[in-house]
Amino acid sequence: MVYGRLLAAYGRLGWWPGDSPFEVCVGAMLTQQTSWKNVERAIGMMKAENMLSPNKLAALPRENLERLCRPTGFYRQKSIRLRGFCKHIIQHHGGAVENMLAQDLETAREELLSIKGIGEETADSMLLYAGAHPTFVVDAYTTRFLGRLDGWAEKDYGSVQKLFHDKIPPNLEVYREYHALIVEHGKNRCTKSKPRCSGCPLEDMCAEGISRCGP
DNA sequence: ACCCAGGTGTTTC
DNA sequence: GAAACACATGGG
Repeated sequence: MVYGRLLAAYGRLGWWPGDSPFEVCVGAMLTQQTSWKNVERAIGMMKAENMLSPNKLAALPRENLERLCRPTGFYRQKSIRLRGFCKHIIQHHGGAVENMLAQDLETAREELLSIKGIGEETADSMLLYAGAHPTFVVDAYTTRFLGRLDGWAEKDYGSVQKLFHDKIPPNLEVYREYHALIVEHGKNRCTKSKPRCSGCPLEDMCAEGISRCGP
């Protein structure tokens, strides 16, 4: 059992950190192609300035919102898209992201995907960690992780997600923790600068062998 | 100096 | 449709 072995190796990670559904959503947008450390800085600034709400962020002048997004990179894009997300919440859900997420999974997912800057992974992250919907989050680590175990058959987002949905009964705790464990495990993989990983808990079931687990 | 990070949208063959 | 590109700061 892969999940059990990852859990035993890395422990419970308790994703996603955040004090409110909205904070989780902001984090989901800001962490795109960006380390979580940088996201913590940005969210820290937003909290320090008491700006962490759809109404406050949407009302901020462009320069100020860009300054708050700067640590996470792509800050011009992200500030525009974050503003668009906030405006959508204000316009369609009275400024409360909880209202959007309270809809059924498919409805909320479609709506999220219609917002510029929210793709499948970001939408599923919001649904799973902010909205308590049992949908599996697929990211670059997940695709690599699965590929390493099954011989690198190429799969798109939907087919990878379907595989997890078919294999694992929907359960919030498990879906949340499994995704976190895959990311944590993925960070530990081999790269060019680190050609060998150490103490991989899945070493014996890697399809291409431990020396070939890089990207 | 180089590579990587919890992607997404647009442009181009 | 796939593939290539732009977006940008911060850490190892």
